[in-house]
Amino acid sequence: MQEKRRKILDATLKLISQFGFHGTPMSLIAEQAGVGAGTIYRYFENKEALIMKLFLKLKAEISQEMLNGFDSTRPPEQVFRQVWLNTFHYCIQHPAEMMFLEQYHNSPFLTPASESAVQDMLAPLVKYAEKSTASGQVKEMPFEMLTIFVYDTTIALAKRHISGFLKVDEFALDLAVQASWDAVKGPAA
Amino acid sequence: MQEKRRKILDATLKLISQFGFHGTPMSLIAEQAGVGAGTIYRYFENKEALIMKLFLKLKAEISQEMLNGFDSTRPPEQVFRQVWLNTFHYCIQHPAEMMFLEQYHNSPFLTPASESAVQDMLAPLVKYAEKSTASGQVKEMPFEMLTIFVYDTTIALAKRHISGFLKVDEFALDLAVQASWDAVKGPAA
Amino acid sequence: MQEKRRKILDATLKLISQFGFHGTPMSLIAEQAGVGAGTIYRYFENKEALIMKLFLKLKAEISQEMLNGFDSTRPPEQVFRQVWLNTFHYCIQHPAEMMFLEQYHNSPFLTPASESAVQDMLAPLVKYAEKSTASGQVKEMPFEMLTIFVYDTTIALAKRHISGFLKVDEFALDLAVQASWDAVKGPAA
Amino acid sequence: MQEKRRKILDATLKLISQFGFHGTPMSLIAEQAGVGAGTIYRYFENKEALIMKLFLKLKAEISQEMLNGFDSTRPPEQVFRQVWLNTFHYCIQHPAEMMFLEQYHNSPFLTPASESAVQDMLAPLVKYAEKSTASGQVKEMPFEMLTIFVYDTTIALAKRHISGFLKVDEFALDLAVQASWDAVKGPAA
DNA sequence: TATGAATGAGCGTTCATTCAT
DNA sequence: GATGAATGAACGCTCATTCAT
Repeated sequence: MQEKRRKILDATLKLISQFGFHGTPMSLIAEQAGVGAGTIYRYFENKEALIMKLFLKLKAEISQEMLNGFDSTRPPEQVFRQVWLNTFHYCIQHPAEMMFLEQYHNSPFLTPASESAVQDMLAPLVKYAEKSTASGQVKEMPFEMLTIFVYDTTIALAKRHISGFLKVDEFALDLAVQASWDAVKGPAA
Repeated sequence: MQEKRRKILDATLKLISQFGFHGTPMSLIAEQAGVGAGTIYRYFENKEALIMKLFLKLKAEISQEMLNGFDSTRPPEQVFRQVWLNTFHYCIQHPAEMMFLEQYHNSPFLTPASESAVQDMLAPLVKYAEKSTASGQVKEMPFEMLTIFVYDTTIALAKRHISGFLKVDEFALDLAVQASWDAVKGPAA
Repeated sequence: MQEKRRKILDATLKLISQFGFHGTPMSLIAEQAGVGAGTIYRYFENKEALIMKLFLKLKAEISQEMLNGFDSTRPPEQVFRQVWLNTFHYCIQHPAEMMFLEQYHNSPFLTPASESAVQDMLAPLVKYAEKSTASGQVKEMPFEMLTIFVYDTTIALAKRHISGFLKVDEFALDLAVQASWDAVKGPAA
Repeated sequence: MQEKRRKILDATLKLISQFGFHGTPMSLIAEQAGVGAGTIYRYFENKEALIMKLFLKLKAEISQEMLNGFDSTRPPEQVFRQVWLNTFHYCIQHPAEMMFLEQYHNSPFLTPASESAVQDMLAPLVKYAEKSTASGQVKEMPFEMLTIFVYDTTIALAKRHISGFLKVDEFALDLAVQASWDAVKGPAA
């Protein structure tokens, strides 16, 4: 029954986002998931594998969300804003997911394998970016650099919002998107 | 003798940046530092305090480096570029320090206390930013948002460079700085 | 399975009565009990709790033993002798238990909580003592003082016997009981 | 300078009576005594030796006090009462000393050596007891048994007084001495 | 003689993982 | 499949003792 698997992943997310990888014993995950401690090992090889699987799941989820409503026929600025806002809204509506992802990204758990496994989820975006770059509407820069302004800045803003360091209202949000777009927009835009 | 204290901090940085907080036992730190296990506790209350002290030290160091050559009489774009490049060069020349800082920033170790302890190190920059904002040379945005484009984007680029995902040569670097500046530059610039 | 719990308590008693609280590491208790080191913590919160639980168990045991054959219809002298001898025989037949109890009684482990938890086990004796006091067959003294002559003197004798300082044969025993009774017997006895 | 030696013993007594043998690190003793940690080892071989030396010192002290005003020409009852009261008053005026002695007596530190080293301090009393026994004024019992009623009962009373379990006023004190005397007094008394 | 920084063996405790049921 | 009691390696930390100064 994959119902149990889901409950385990949910419990892991909830606990790790709050207490960190090492503040979250397997026994606590089991308890929170409502399963026996041994049961976890029927679904995941070990703790590290469980965490990596959760990472991949969430990475896929956020990538999916980023692409929500993506339409390659619309102009770059609109696409950019949409992706940007998709990402931002996902983050502030899923703070636990974001915290987990960030924690994982900056931990020694991260392997090239887990990193690259998600790359091609954003394939449509890569293709679209190349086209926009070619047309001069987006600065000519590698996709990996582009993601800084459509992913990292967004995450950075969401973090400041969630931690309370920066109150992000409609106005501030607009400002941030505009700034990010100004960063990447090309001479022809 | 503060020589030992320094060796302990050095060992902690080296090991934690490589193996993470919890992959680095105190005994290993002691060994790497060339001191007895108990000696660490003469200089630091416990593991958590050791890590926080290291964080504060590195945070002060990177803040210092960011402000290197800072001259408030020069125009905003030049100041921006300098700070940006200062930060970037610190990161790629001190990857261990950067990894540690990022790991700490995204961990449950982070407390409001350790966060705020560093805030005023960048005080000159805050003041300068306000002036630049007022003159219209920088977009009117809170300092906390500004830092996204002069700190987070820089770190993001450095990470991609270090992990090998993005080869950052002179040209790419220029591109990234320009993009970041485009993000924050105001109507009067 | 409470079998393991019992084995742990047995091992603790044996080792602590011999080596003292701090001469008895948890690892040794585990080994002696034939369980894993971590297993102890499934049954007892920590070392201190383990020791307190053992204390309470033994205190209940000795109190039970003291009251063995207690019959409030018999005359005070007979009751006194019986209780006294019950106590003495328990001590010399359970030297480990006695050593442990005495060690605990004179240690900083002792808390008012653990002290008072046993008070009412001797309730029948308290009541009987009051009656005997009222009838003049026992000196009019607080129960707490009475216990000196029916508990402390007994323990003192048992200790001297066990340590070999005083050979306590039938004759010596009679002498000691008689002396103790002489201490508390009232004008009407 | 034996001044330091005395300070170390004083500190040891104060701390151990309060926190117990194992709640009292050597470093704390050094601090309380106002000497360096290493200095203790110039006066005492190690912690165990320090504690034993303190025990012997206090044992001598209390023995001295017990014999205070001892006059072998006076009748047994008076001598008994005096020794009893000497002991009691020493205890309630020196609770730290008493607590330490009791803790030591019931610990695995106690060796036959440390026990017997004090025996002959009470030699005059032994002799006097033999005489009193022979004359029938004291029950014919070994000196070791006699001490139960002139030492252990006293300590037991003092403990109850200090811990607050039994309020010992003049009247109660008289009662206790009388009871103890009744225990040992012989047919000719 | 006195010091106190340094040591490292040894402690109490945790928790990822196993396996008999 | 599912369980959770049991495990023991490994951890953070303490403190009696040493020794260079």
